[in-house]
This record gives sequence, structure tokens and C-alpha cells, in this order.
Amino acid sequence: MALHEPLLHGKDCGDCPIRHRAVCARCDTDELDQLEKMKFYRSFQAGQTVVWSGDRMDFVASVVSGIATLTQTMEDGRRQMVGLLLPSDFVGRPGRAVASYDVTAVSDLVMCCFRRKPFEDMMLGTPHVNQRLLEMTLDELDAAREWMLLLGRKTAREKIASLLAILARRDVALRQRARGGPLRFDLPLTREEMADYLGLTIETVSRQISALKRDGLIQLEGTRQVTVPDIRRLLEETGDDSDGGMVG
Amino acid sequence: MALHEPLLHGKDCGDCPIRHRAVCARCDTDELDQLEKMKFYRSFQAGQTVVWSGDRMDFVASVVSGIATLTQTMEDGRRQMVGLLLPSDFVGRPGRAVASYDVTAVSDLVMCCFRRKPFEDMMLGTPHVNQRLLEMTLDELDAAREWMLLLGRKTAREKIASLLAILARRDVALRQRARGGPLRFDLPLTREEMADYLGLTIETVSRQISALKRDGLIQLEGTRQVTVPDIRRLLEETGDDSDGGMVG
DNA sequence: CGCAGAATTGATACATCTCAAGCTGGGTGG
DNA sequence: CCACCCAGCTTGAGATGTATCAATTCTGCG
Repeated sequence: MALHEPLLHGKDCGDCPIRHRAVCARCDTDELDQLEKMKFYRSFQAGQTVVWSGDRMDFVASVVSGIATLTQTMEDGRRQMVGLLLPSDFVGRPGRAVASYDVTAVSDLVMCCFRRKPFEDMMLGTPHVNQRLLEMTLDELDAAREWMLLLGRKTAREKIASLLAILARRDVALRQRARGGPLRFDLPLTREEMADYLGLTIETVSRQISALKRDGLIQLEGTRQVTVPDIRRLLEETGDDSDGGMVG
Repeated sequence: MALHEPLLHGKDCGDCPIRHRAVCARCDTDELDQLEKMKFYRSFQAGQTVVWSGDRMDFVASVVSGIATLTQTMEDGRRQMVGLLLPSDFVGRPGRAVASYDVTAVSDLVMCCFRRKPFEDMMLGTPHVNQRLLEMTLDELDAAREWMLLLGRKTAREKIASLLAILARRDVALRQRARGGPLRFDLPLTREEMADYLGLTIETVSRQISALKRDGLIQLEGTRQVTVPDIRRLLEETGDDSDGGMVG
């Protein structure tokens, strides 16, 4: 296990790629110093489990790079993904030492972990971590509620289109591409992971992706690289109000 | 409109039935005084809309008594309930003046409203409201994620059983009934509201309730009053791990 | 080159939706 | 006090979307 967890100690928060978006976003230099003392980095390979639901978890953490998933599993094996964790997202719950969900690295992953006790103590003293964490939690709650609409009411085609639109949007945000041009990005998830996220089977995911391809809404290079020639046409398939802030 | 909104000003926070569970739970007397100055009560009749999604909302609020729902509606009319608001639950998002969801009173409802601006100002100064709101938001996020599993992976029968179990549990908590005995409670929701909550049609809700009745898992008095002779048998139908803290 | 996991495709089953009647119970007006 | 009415609910029959089961076919990689 230690093999895959090289120590990245001493890395300076000032150079951190998620400094301005993570739970520490509002901290001043004093507070950052405090955090530095309780932090340590951990790395995971794609496919590794970060924690199992029900396990004790002595830290909370921010995703620094890579992607992780939060999933729930029923006794008979049915699985539902309940969160997709991207860089700067927060993992764990202050005040609760036991994980509520399985956390899995779907790509190579680096996390910035804070020892639970000092982190909780800090939250009592300084408001900045609290305020930022509240803001992030409210955002996650909104995202979860949007996903509830998707899971409860959307058709399989709408579900796939919605997921692709979200991934495309994320890429737009990252790479600041010109508006209106074709978008290209890599799917970070396997078909099975997409199925778990969307409440579908792997076969239905595959069929709907093929259908979107047939209809010219997307193109595929291999099985992972997606090109969206016209994002507006894809958005029309999501079932959402047109123009969710994505185009002009 | 004023007809249905009698002014309940001046009511003392000290006597408030949700004093110890709402967003103000951790406030000291000074902070309560501050809140008293920005608060006002509003009442709604069953069926009334509190706010429409997209509307400006100049307050945030706590449910004092009654039940409200949070719903999203798609352009073609498909609806998904994304939250059920019970006494002490919080409505609105600090820092956002526009409602994200439709809020509807499903029973007669009293809300304790705080004017937005002073409330937001207070959150910057004192940590207690912030801390409590974070805790409540994390609880809501957990509930939303549990609901994602239900919406994405559970069968219609499991969905109905899960909802009934939750309502039964809530009643246990309120009335502190003896363990093991039969439970009786009133459904706060119509079949249509249940359908919107569970991602089903009204007909499927009705059929599954009839099926649970046929199988002796529940009894019905009229259309709203439910008796659960053996809660464990009902819990077995939810698909969840047995014994979610409900029975000793 | 060939293998194993991932993905696609096909045929069929089945759960839930849709459309269409009825039913029920509580309220109202004659 | 009864007849009626209406919203909410139930039940039925048939349609449909997605799951299930079963082969193939890709794809990346040793």
C-alpha cells in the first residue's frame, strides 16, 4: 500500500492548484499555516478504493487532482453513484468519523488530507473554513437535487445527453474554448460507471450513446473521446430548459 | 392575501417550538435578540405556493409548523419533488436572492422568515448560525443522496415501502411510541405528491399501496391513515440494510 | 499476435406508464 | 335528509421503455 502513496509532504499551499476553490479558499496566511500543520497528501491509482462505506475515516480531504466517485451499494449489489468528485471537491464530514459512502478513485488521484481532530478544532475557532464549506455544501446539495430530477423523471436518452452536456460544460470551463465551435473531451467514466451514475444498465447506456452517434449529436473516437459538433443540439436532448448558461 | 397571513409579530423566540433544532439552535440570547429584529412570521394555507422557482426571494426562513415541499418542474410538466420540509427545516439560500425550486405548502404552514440582508450580515459576524446551517445542510445532502439511491435503483414497491418507513419513523420520533407495537400515522401527502416524490405515476403509487395492503404489511383507514402492524416486515421491503436504527 | 476486459448489439421479458373507466367519501344545495 | 357532485383514488387493459440474458465485436496492451 505504501508503494502507491508517496509522501508529498511539505508542498506549499501557496502553489496549490486548488488553492482558490477548495475548502481553504478564503483562508488567510495564518490559517493556511494552521492547515499546513495538519495536512498530508495521499495518492491513489485508478480503480483503488479510498474508503469503504462504514469504515472509520480519521481525516477529511480535498481532491487535488484526478477524479473520484461516491457510491452507495445495496445488499443485492445494485449500485448508485451519488457524487462525482473533481479537483477542489471536499470529502468527508466534519463531526462524523465513519464514511457514509464508498469513495473510489476512477483516475489516478491525489488528495490533500487533514487530520480530523485538528480540522474540527479549527472549524470552531475560525469562520473562514466554515463559510467556505457551507458554500460548497450548498452547491453540492443543488447538484444532488438536479440529479434527483434526472434520476426520477428523465428518459435514458435525456440522462445520457445530460451527463455528456455536464462533462462538456466542465471542459469548456477548464479550457476556455471559443463559443460555438465543436467541443472535444474524454469521458472520465467507463460505461458501467456512467450506468451507476444515471440509474441505468450498461447496455442501455451503450445503446443510447450509439443512438446519439447515429443521430449526429456526438461523434466518437474510440470509446472514450467524444466530439460534440453543436452543443445546442445536445442540450435540446437533455430535457432541461434551453440555454442553461452554456451558450452565449 | 393578507387575509391568510395574520401577523404573529413579537412572538418570543424563547417559546418557539423549533428553538432547539432550527438554524437558531446554537444562538445565545444576544444572537436571538438580533434575529428577533429581522424576523417576521408568515402563514400559508394548504395548497398555497410559498415561492415559485425563479422568483426573487427577499428572505430565508424556518418551517415552524406544517409541511412544505420543494419541487422541480420540466418544461413539459414532469415534476420531481426534491425535498420535504418539516418543522425546523430551513428554506432559501444565503447569498442567493432567486429561488431555485417551487416551494409549496402541503398542509397549513407557518414560517419564521428572516430578512435576507440582515441575516447574511449576521452570518459574517457570528459563527453560530453558520455552524448550525452547515450541519443542517450536510444532513440534507445525506438525505438527498439516500433519495438518489431510491430514485435510481429501487423498485416501485421498495420506493413506497421506503417512504412509508420514513414517515413511520418520523412519527416514532415525535410520539415516542413503545417499540414493537403497531404504528399508526396519517399520510401528509396525496398520492400525486407521493408520486412526485418517488419518481412514479399516481397509478403505480396506488397499485403498490394496494399490494402492500393485500400482503398485510399495512392497513388503511380511509385513504390517509396508515397502520403498520410490524415495522420490521415493512423495513424488509425497502431494500435497505435491515435495521436502520428503527427497531431496538 | 492473442488475450481479457470493455463495449456493442440482438432477442425477449417485464416493470412501469398510459389511457380509460369506475369508485369513494365528504361537502353542498335543494 | 337525500341526491348529487367533485376531487382524489383505485382498478383494468394495453403500450412502451428499459432490463435481462446471450452472443459477438472491439480495444488496449502485454
